[in-house]
Amino acid sequence: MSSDRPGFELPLRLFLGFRVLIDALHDELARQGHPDVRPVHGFALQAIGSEGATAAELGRRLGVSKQAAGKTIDSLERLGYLVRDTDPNDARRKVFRLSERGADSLAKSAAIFDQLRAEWEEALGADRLRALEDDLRRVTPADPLRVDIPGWFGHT
Amino acid sequence: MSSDRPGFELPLRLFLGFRVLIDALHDELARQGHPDVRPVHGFALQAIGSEGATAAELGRRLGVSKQAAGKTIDSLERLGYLVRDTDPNDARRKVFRLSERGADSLAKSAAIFDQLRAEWEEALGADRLRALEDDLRRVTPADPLRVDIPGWFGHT
DNA sequence: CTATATCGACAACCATGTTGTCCATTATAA
DNA sequence: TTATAATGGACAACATGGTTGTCGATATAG
Repeated sequence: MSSDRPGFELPLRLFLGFRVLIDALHDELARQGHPDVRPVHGFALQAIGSEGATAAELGRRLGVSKQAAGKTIDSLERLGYLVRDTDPNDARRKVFRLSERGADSLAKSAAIFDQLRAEWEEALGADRLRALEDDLRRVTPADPLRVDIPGWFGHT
Repeated sequence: MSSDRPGFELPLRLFLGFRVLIDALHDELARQGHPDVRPVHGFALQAIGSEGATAAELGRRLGVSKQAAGKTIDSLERLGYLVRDTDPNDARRKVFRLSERGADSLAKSAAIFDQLRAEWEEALGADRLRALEDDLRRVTPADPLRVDIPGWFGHT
């Protein structure tokens, strides 16, 4: 009893759904004063969070090399979303924390995502959307942040 | 009457779902004799299809520049998934068609995607999965192939 | 016949990954 | 306490996949 639906549409729709939300987020974010932040940056800022992180830590949280995380941190610092700090207990560590601007972008992102979800709720109905989220939870890994974002395309 | 669910989880789950399927596809594809094909390649092969395409055409189908499409075609040709042909009616055009190996990878991909969908059907139930697909169709653009895949991350 | 559009080829550049090496610093074990 | 190991950060070299811009060859429209 196999389905008549081709399997290739499922990944496409999942990706398009992601794309639609992320594009809408960044359009709105740009309108609200953050035109420079890119999806990679958003994930990094989220992963750094209020506690701050070193490049090596961020790399582990994101599932990329510490060098790659370091480059992301560099550009985020250049854009004014992070400020660097030192750890008095460990002279090796260079901790990066969200600047005010960084925290603002994160807060705005959260509000925009909530708004976008509300639009989907409008379109699909609250029950269906909840079911969709529940179903996706069942077929995806638990840890939501360690998404290995930047490496998923290309490469070995 | 807003939902208690945070909006940021939705894009994450959509992406993770995509990731899970694509990773599983390429694991299995590697096992079945295609260890070198990458997600980008899969989309390109799909877009080239049985009719073949030039670099400029592929670029339009995929929503990237003809130069970017040309690079993808180069690597696919190097890997033996495409063969080049000429157009007797237009000396400028260099048409690329699927090699036997290319067609084989596409056929295997389709079978694997069907299998993966069957596994989700097992996990979620046929009704729920159909509902999930229907709902995603309602919130995503119609044209499923022009996915602008490679450009969605980074860049302006 | 001439003007315009398109194709493919290059080059230069950017962003984001990767590995590998190296030194300074910290932690650990003998 | 001291030798060894692990960690953090910097830097270099490289791969991939995107971009724009230019340019000559070929087609097509007027």
